[in-house]
Amino acid sequence: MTDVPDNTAAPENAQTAEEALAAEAESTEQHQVRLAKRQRMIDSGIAPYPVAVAVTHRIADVREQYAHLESGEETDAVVGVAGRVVFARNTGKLCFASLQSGDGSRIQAMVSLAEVGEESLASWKDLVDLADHVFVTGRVISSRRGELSIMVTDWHIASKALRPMPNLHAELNDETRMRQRYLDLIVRDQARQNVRIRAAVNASMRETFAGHDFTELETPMLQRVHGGASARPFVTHSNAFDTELFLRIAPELYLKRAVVGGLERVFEINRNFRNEGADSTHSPEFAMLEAYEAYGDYMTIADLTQELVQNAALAATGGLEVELTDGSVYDFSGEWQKLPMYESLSEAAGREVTVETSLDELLAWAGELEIEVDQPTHGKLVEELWEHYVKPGLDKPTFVIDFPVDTSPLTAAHRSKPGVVEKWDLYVRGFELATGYSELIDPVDQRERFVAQASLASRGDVEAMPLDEDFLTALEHGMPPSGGMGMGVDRLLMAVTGNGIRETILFPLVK
RNA sequence: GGGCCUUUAGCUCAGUCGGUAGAGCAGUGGACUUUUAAUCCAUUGGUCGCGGGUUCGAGCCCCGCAGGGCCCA
Repeated sequence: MTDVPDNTAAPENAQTAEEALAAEAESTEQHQVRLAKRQRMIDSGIAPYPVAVAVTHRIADVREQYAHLESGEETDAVVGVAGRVVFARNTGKLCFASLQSGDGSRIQAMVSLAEVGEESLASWKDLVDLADHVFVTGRVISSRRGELSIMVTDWHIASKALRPMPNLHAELNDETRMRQRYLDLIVRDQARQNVRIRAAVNASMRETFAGHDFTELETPMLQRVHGGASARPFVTHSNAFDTELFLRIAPELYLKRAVVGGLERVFEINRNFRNEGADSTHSPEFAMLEAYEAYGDYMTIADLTQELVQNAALAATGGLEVELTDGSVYDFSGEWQKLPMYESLSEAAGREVTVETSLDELLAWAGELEIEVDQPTHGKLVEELWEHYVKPGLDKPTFVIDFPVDTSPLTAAHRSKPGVVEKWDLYVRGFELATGYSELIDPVDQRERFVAQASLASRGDVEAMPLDEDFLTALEHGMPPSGGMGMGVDRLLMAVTGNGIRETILFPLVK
């Protein structure tokens, strides 16, 4: 970093040098004690933070390789391992420490007077604290009680921790888990698991796409015109262009440009940003998957979506019948049902509803149920009634298909059913996980809908989409008929694990 | 946006009727060569989230603000 932006103020929580010194002066007794040990090491020529340590084995490897040792059995195999001290038990002339590696596996180090001599043993007792990283060399043995151990012949501190670890015998509270995730990762196996599951799900999705010849793209996050969804954007400023820029709310309009250019099967897994509320199911920045398939439609993209989610569940848990964190089991297997919106509403309500049902009738009906809708339209009322009658009963994975046209302005009209559009919402465990369309590719139609949105924006609707002239030009060059879908990756993780959104995001934004 | 709960030692939490701040772990000093959250003896550590108010006296009651959580919209 050599270019220092001239108009970038220091973040509010950044410390000045004076504040940093003041913070040090306010440090706790434990911090002071550890700082003093660090200094003592330096003064006597011992590096508290060596550049490298000569590790020969990972702790998990030693455990696996020597799992067969009987209690008290010793070997001549010499290994060098490093780990964080998570327990320490000193008995005068023999010290025990449990070393933990990043994956959570542990091994016991034994520092004995007979092996290391008086000076080294005294130094261990003096310098080694809980939370320090230490590197030990020694023979692999099993203790009298059968604990796999390293009988240490040589050791040194690999990294001196200046702050104490959280209490290992009590749960860290939720706030500390989020704000200091590194502590959560040190003390809680499930926190480590969550990271691995997320990585496995991401890898699984890329693999599934690769199996269908999709190409992964990375489209702009900084955009001059934000589009592709209805949401309030974050606004920023480019010094170089001296212009306002937006953090993207969706990658859709760029992925479609790519399809116009002949990249027929594309996907992107990346972050979107929406300047809206944050709660247990919404984060201002969230990972989104979008995919477009030329010459496909909403049904082919539904099949792909089912495969993506099923493979993700397999990658996360090893099966399609998934045990969630609350102990319940959810079944992702089989072919998922497709439930047409009007038909399912009619059946659940015991009363026929079609695209012909009048606004007055729907209004009266909603009124009886005390359902209130702002600026009611036929489509809004049908969706509200559907949510009242059908949604609560949705448990199995379900594609809800064929939505009213007036609430889905960016979707192609159904090829045979008048009044509905080729759109689905995927519901899993009762919440909306993904949405898919047969994409609107008529540039004239698209322009009219943008103009309608732009007039909403000019009347103060902060979520309305602005007109994207450059995108319309692209469409005028001809986009092939396509299916498209979008899925929240964080929601997918929630669906296959039962975790809350703040558990699926490693470092969630907190105030 | 509304309602309820919550914020006390490094961590996890108690704190009764309003009467001068407690525990476990961690830390400090000591004992201990097979421990497993080692044990035993001694011991340090507090802006009770922040700001007001009531009171002779507030961690506790009242008002406001901030952080966090849950439920509802």
